[in-house]
Amino acid sequence: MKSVTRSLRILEAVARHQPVTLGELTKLFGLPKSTVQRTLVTLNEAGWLRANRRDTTRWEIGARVLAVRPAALQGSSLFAAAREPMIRLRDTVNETIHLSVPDALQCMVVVDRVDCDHAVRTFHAIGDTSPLHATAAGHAILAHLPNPEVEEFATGTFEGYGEETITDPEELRTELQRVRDRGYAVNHNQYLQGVCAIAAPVLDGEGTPLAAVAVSLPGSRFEPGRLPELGRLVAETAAEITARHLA
Amino acid sequence: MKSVTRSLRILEAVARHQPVTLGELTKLFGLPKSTVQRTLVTLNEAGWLRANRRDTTRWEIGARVLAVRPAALQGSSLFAAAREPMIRLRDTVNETIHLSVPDALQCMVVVDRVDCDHAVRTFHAIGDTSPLHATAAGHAILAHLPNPEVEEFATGTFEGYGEETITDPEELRTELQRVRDRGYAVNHNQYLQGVCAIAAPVLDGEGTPLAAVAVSLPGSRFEPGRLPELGRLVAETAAEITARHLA
DNA sequence: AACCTCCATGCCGTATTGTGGAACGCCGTG
DNA sequence: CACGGCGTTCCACAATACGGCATGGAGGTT
Repeated sequence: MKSVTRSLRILEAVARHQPVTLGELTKLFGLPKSTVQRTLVTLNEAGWLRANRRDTTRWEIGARVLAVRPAALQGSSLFAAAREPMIRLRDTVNETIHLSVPDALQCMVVVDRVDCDHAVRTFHAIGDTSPLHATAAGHAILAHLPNPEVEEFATGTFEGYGEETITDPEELRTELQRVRDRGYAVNHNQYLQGVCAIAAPVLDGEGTPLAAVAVSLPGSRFEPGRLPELGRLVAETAAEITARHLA
Repeated sequence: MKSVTRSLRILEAVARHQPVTLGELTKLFGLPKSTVQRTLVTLNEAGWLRANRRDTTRWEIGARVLAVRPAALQGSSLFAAAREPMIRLRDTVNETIHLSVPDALQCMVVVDRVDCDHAVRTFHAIGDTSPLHATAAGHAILAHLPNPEVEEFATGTFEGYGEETITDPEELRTELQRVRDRGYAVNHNQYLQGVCAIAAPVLDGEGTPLAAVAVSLPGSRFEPGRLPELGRLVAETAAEITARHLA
């Protein structure tokens, strides 16, 4: 359904560029004005878009989209359960904390973020995605998945992003075992150069992983000696979120 | 654009009923199976929907929508600015705190929530909507809007939800003046019976209201004597969020 | 086991629906 | 005052989505 696909792409474009004008969108997509215009009006009528209050020729996202929450958030209860432990972790380590969920084992999606106050920090926006095989959050999820699912995942090919990226299925399996042993996953330059992350999984009542909490910091600030302590703190935070979520 | 409108309604239905089957959706809308099916497949390809991992005949919301979510929160900076003051307010009063934004002066949408730990609490999920004229959050917004906009709003008719609901425009105007004088809005049984709320607005640099912070508690726990103190705390929290948001 | 029901999926002729070029009207500018 | 940029509206065309029907499994019942 062409018009539907296009509408959603326009919706996403509005989200990224808001508040945005019709003209800017037509340039962005190279579509006729009338087509984009009709789409915007339709999205507006549905409540997903609205005109900016100051400049009514500019469009922005309506609050309606908040009612549509991914199942991965367990209807926002996961979100709510994670918030305070994440803030506490940030206060303890003063580094940026992320909460990510797997999207159909395709990629990890950043769901929530608590910033540190260093001048130099890592930045991942809410909604950003990253590959499962090359991030700490992804490893934390994979390590706690039932074996058949991991095997199915390991049949795919793994894109490399640098020297550190694990592209060999066998190597990934041993790394996942290490993650299980330690209780947390570590990523240093596997995906984004200069970024280091330590992650642990949030589980549901049956032990399947729902999400991962991660501390993310610039490699320049990472001291290997702090790793065991950071890992322990992240794992504790994840465990606390798991517990709160079940309650 | 019929198909777009329908797709969005289906998307919302999936969000409300997820994980949901094709059959359930067709019954819900009274549409032919193939129509709904095609829509689901399209939404899935766009990444907004996905099949449930356990039961692949059930559909749920995909994580893609999160990319659009922050935009609904004024570029998420408001959201980030509000979070910690809200938690502090909750810690002080031990009641549930809500952050709501107006949706095109149609309704208030709950954007964020921090729970208290009482066994009896009010409950409004993130994404829930409520009428502007019958809630404390709505009054907090309306009270700080430029007069012409309020007048335009006051031309509509106000649905009543109980004896306390303000349905008369003139009465609303005097109530809004009272809100301005006090610095906070109060709602007792205007919308939902047995629920009491105290709210204050978060403003942008030019004084237009962006959102409202509210303390929400069961009427049974509300002591009129505490009102001035609660009102002061809510107003202070809102002011702090305003300040953080500008910084 | 054989039957039956429910459900998701694929197909295809039809006409409904969305398409996009063009013309219009409104501002702000040179 | 004329021009250029922009959002909005119109309309004939045909591409597109519609929905009835048929197919193929998966589960449950007798």
